[in-house]
Amino acid sequence: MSDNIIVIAGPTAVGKTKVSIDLALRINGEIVSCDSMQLYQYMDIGSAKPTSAERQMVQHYLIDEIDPRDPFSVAIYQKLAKKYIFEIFHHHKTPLVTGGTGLYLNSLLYDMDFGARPGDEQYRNEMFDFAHQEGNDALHGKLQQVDPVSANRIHPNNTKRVVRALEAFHFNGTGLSDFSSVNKKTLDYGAILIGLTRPREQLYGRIDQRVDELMEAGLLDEVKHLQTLGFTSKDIAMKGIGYKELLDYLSGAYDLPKAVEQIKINTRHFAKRQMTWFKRYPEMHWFEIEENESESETVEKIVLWLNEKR
RNA sequence: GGCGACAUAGCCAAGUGGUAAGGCAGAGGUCUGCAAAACCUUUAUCCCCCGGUUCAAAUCCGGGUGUCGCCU
Repeated sequence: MSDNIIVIAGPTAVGKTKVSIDLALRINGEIVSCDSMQLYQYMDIGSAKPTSAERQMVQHYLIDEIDPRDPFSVAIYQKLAKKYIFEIFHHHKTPLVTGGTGLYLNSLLYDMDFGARPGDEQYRNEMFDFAHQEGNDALHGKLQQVDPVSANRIHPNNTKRVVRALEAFHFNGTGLSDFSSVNKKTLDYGAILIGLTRPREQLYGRIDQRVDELMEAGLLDEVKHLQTLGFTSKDIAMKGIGYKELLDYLSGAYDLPKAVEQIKINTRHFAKRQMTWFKRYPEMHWFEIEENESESETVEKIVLWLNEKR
């Protein structure tokens, strides 16, 4: 399986970290994280990064590498992750892509081209202002003029996407529609897709428990520390789940128990969205983890399945 | 024990005679440059119970039950 990457996907708190480390040890793999928050520095507790002990057991890439103040995007993720994947191949090991960020995963699985210029802040702000003043429909109308295919795909209220589509046309002259339908798999490597899941009730229970653990581990102090470093609600680091709610608590929007409850709710929402994303991959092979199943049992099943597949 | 207010979905809640707003939670979904983001769809055969008035009642009347408040 030397020219295949192995993907371990699944919702937050399902147990990806432990399973992927176990699996990496079993099959001589190294881990490339596919998580849009764990790759940022400083956000150690809230993003539930693997511990330093865990990272010593297996080489991890794209964890704790990016300063949250620097601009980042899927395009950069794709470039860096592919670089690491090829490095791992050169070491004659197997890249294990682990994480829950669907868009980032797509950038590794499909032939997505981010080569064209991304546009600039000023143009975006102009468009957002326009939407704010003239209304979402007016902005959507602009897109309808230049790129009707994208316009039909994007809901008028989704200003963020409408602006992106307009921007793509404005700076590249071609609409997003020119490459939007591309669903071709990348030719850079093959991919084996493994999805981890649990019964909904149990997953939600684990989420609640994990949020409590993160609080005990000092998430509030981490947020305060980020504040002293100068991060505000505008920075990506403060938009992560667990960060934004505690920031609201610190500004007096609600009390601490309420903030914790809100973190749990938002994490559940997130897990749900992740599931709907991952359910779409037809080649995904799902492993439903049972309540008292240990990581090594899960990994055993996965290894068995991988061997059958070969 | 007396007086008063209230009783609508899992929760908050509008509606005060013409056929049950909205929000949250829940469920389902979209996805090509900040994605833990942004966005979309969906959820009460029925308004605490019984009886009455009316063509028509969540809305008016009587009784009951419950909750809260005040008084003794």
